[in-house]
Amino acid sequence: MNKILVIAGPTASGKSDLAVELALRYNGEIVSCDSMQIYRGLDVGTAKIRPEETKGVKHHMIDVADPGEEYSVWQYAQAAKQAIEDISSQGKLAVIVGGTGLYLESLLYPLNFAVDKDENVRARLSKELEELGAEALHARLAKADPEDAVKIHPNNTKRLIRALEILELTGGAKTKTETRQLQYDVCLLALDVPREKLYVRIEKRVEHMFDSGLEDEIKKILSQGLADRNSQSMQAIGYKEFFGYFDGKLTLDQVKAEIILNTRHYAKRQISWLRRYKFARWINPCDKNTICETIENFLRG
RNA sequence: GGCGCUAUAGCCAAGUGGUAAGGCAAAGCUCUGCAAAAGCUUCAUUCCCCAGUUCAAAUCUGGGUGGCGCCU
Repeated sequence: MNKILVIAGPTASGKSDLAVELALRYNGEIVSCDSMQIYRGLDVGTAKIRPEETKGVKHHMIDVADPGEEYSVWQYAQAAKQAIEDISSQGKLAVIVGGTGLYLESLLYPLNFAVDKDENVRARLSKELEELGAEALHARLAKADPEDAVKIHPNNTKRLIRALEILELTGGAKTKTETRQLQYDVCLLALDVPREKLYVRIEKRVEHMFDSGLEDEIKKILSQGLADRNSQSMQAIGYKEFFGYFDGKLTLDQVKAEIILNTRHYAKRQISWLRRYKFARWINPCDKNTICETIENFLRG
């Protein structure tokens, strides 16, 4: 099993800089694990690392899609695993960096989807949802796959529909297809920053984005037709909030406040997600000694 | 100084005699094809203070204190 180092943590915890430092020290290359830095042109709003900040360390899985494209975990997992493969085969260390929980999950564990998504089935199911109501559809799921139904709340329509989609296309229960078996020898460092401190950093980061041309970046993407408001990329925090301002419904200050708030919520969810990995080592990003010791033990072991 | 209005959670706020709605924030959580998404849970033994009326008061009465407005 290949060894990988994962630097995870909520947004604004200092992952990127630390990762570059560690990659330099341990002969590594970086594999980004971020659902929005995937997109070309989304730079300041995603706090994407700037070329001069990479210090020559190669970064994979950044700028691999156009802002108008849809991109999915599946595509991510395929490409990222290939990158890890390449890095390892050169005798280098793959350093996974990022905050998108599901993307990380797709690297750590096999992602074996039962079936391809099917837009037609989806469209029909969401129509049924409107007509029959969530309770009815949830009851249908509960009958066929009780185990899965317990995990999905009726109000969570997105996931309810996907579960029914799988059910229809395969005739089998979704839970049967899932396996959880670590695919790499992994050292997972989760950056632990006190909540108060993290929130201050988020605020500063957003301020900085505004000063660095965030508004222009979005206008440019939209005006050049690279993406529209409904694009997946434009649902990112730091982007979608601007629409209200463009429509004259919000002031710039309100947009900023909303971005800060959404980012805070996001950070909470990221922390929640990471806590699921019981083997994660929560570590103070400033504590370089412990970090290096942990990594060296891991590489030796 | 006089008159009127007002006081409910960190914030906004409903409730006008029957045992404290809701929203925001906060905290915790779930997660296998949109995941920076979507969803779930928790959060006032108590309504500014004191006294009174009543079987029963956030709700009524009197007084005090703070805020807002108007008048002199």
